[in-house]
Amino acid sequence: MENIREQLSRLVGEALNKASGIADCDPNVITASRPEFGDYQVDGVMAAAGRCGRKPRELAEAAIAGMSDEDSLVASVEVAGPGFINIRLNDQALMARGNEVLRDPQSLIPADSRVQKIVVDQSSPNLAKEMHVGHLRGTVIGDCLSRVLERLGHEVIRQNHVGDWGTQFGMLIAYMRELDREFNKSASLLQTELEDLETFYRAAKDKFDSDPAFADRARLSVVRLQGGDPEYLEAWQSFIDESLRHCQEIYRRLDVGLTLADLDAESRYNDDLEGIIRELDEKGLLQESDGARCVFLPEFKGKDGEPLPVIVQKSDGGYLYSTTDLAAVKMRSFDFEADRSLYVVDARQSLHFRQVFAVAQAADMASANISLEHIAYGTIMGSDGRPYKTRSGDSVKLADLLDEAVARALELVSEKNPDLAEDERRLIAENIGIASVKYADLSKNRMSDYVFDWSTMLSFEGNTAPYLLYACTRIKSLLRKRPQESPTEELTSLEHAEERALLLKILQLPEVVSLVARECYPNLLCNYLFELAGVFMRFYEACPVLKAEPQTRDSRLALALLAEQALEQGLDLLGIQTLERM
RNA sequence: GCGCCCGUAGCUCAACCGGAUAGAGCAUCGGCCUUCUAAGCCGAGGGUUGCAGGUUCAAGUCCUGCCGGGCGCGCCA
Repeated sequence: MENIREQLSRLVGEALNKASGIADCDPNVITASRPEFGDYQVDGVMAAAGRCGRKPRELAEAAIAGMSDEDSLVASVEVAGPGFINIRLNDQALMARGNEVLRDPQSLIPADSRVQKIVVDQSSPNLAKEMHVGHLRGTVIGDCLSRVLERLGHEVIRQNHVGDWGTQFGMLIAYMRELDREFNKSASLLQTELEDLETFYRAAKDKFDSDPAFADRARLSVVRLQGGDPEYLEAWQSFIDESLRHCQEIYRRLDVGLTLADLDAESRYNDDLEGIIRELDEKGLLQESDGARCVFLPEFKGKDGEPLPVIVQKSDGGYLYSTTDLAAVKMRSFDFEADRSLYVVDARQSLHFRQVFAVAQAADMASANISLEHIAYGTIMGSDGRPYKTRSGDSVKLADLLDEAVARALELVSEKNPDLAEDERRLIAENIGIASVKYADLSKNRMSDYVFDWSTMLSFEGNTAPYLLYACTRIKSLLRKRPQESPTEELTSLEHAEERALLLKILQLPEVVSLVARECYPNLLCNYLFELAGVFMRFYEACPVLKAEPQTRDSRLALALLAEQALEQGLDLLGIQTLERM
């Protein structure tokens, strides 16, 4: 089923095409900016009038006269201002849509008419270290976008492009050998050393920076590793396995859908890199500069207007991030045959991606119709305006961050609802704590930096996860008290403005979801859900449900059921699960 | 120096790819619980959208130039 906006766009668009004589008018239908303008407004008439040289209001009248409305969706239309068309929808049509959703909740968000194959590159931690705050956004935003696209019926290929290769692993292996000169340490002892990967990494790094002889051994280790020495490969694998266990534990806690099957590790491309260089050379794109092999493209200029290189092979023969990414573009284009490839990666890498995409296109490593999109996000800042760090200046481990969120949530739940059993409070706190962190992130415009602030995200007021979860528990509590004899609820009336406003808002969920799928801004969905929760709260305050006359009561229960569906399905797309009580 | 992003209420953020009178939340002040969870609802104050031009019926949104901030720019990822 088309959503309301799509249907109106089609109806008005066709009428506008006919009236203007222009085949491809954009009616530009949006939800009304003010209640007195009705439910939806048409903003595209003025532009169309400009194109065909007619007076906007006159064209608007002509379009209205020629509008067909097979489903009687529209109750009234009027021309307003310089040439807007204000549309008010028919209550019966709204209720019919609502009742359809009651019969089939999944129909609230229908599948896209055009199914695509979409790669979503997400999370992508460096396996040499533990996951830290820097990985939160790419993990959570990537998961949300994957859920949204999957829900619309697209074939989503999640790719976790973990860093599992390169110089730091030489360093780790060399340091492990310091602790256990010939790899003789028992497996369990090694295990304990690796459990705190972060500490291990820092110790190795310190030694690397302070001890030149060790640094040489580290570099040598990289050579042995890349040369395929079985002993070194085994040591490397032990790091990778341990690190992946850490990641999976974080993903499980975050309720993020990434699994080992989604791994797209850098090392996957080891055997392809030589071929990438050869291919660039055959295309005449390769140049040598100071011993490194580079691609120079005219659209990229560096200092003083000099050409800016994309280095694809170091002077020592080693390959780089760019080379691996080119190989990945190729695989996504021609093996996966993806329609879109989304890279949910820090905004600081935008130049890198512009270059990689441009080189891939110049070298025909990207198929002609794949859409390569860098879904960039900003940095999480501390209250000092610097990137979020611990007081001592270290990066904050994601595991610690989640622990603290849950601890703070437990404190608040215990304070607000001391009667609940401790077990239940703990479960609720786990849910709320994690949800708060995720929601605080998803609800911000992904492009901008934001300040990480416990008190606002867990304040349980305003545009936060707790507010939304609370709205859900109110609905669920209401539904639990439904009279036993109540038949299958159905919408039968919309007497109060609050009822109508709630139903309309619920039916707009699919419009927002398709917008998020296109633009990749999860905060649009958060804004919508916050508004939806607000509309529900107002309905809840204004319209008694259980005490109303049976017919009104059942109609309002139907509305509550729909609100529950919209909130639950919307939150699920954010990766947040609802609670029965809190 | 060049490039990308950003500048909106005291604070944190919106504004559906140019639309009508720029919206929320926090904070402040004032109302609403013998009635479905008050983690809530209602109301008030608070703005020259960094500055100056330009494009047009219409600009927070697009263009140009300044001011201020963040990030990036040849062998890390």
